[in-house]
Amino acid sequence: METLGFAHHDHHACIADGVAAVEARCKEAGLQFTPVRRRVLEILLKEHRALGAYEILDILRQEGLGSQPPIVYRALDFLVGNEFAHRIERLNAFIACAHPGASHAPAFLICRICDSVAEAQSDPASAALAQSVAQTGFRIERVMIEAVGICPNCEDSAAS
Amino acid sequence: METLGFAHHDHHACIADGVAAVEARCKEAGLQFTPVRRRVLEILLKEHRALGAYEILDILRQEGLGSQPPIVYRALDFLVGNEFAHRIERLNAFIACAHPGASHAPAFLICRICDSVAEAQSDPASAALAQSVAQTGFRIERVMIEAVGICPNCEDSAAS
DNA sequence: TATGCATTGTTATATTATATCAACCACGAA
DNA sequence: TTCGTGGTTGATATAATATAACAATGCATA
Repeated sequence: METLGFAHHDHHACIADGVAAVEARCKEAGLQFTPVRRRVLEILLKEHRALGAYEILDILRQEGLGSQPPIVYRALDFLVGNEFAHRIERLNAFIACAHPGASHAPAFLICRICDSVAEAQSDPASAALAQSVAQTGFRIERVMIEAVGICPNCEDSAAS
Repeated sequence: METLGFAHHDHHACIADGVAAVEARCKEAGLQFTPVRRRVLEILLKEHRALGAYEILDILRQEGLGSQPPIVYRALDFLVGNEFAHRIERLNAFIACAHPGASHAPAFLICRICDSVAEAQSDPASAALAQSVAQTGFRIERVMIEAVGICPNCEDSAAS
């Protein structure tokens, strides 16, 4: 499993594959992959960066796909609810899932320079938290892990 | 170190001690512990629950301590910036720090039934994340960990 | 065709947060 | 003491994020 979106890669394929994967999952699960939902996913896939709901809405507007907030929030609810996208709490923004279909509880790495966001494995960290909380009696259902820092690309730029 | 605020305890002392600790830290560091800042801290300490900025503002208003958003946001910036309080990203809300002065990177345990929030040790989890991210080249500066689940008290109530 | 259900369209409003500039106040230097 | 400086507060306005509520549409199918 690739954990980072920081590496250079074939980004066109990245979008096409992402849409195809979600389309397949929807067909499988009997979910409606409507034009608005597809377009919002495409918009998210185009960036390895979290987009605010209103940024997405602006694009939809230009394309005549809907002009009011509920349109985009409903599409995002669908995508996030089915794990085709994730909400980044820290940024009040959204990002396409890097591994649609794979059951996973990602941690997010947020670059504070270029705003890129990558998914990392959260399992070891979640397990460690579960361990340290175990005797308190709190029953953990979901863990949100978001790290802020500097991505390799920005690190390199700063060094040069 | 007590990791949870779920246990029964002398809550009056809890408030007094919290204020005293912060007062001492401010004196030490040459920070101004003004009436608004003190009052906001007291309001936060009165609950083991995250409060929204506007909930706090409503209380300040009733007391004539300020009536506009910037008042409360500035006080919160001060408290959070000096680690006397924490922002819970998941809730867009704030909570008094359970261990003012102690340098710490807490994880938060959020009960989805009663909305109580407790601080837990995040060090093991952060370390595990650092470990799993190490080879990617991302430099982590700060990790936010927030777990949603059910606190012991609500678990007991549900069981009975 | 009629019915039901998910989705989309539309209006309005709620909630959270910040920019900006003026007024005030504490404190140290002249 | 007076002045200047920096930090804090006061006040107005507005930005940014999100949801409630209900009507209209489209589509599957009984």
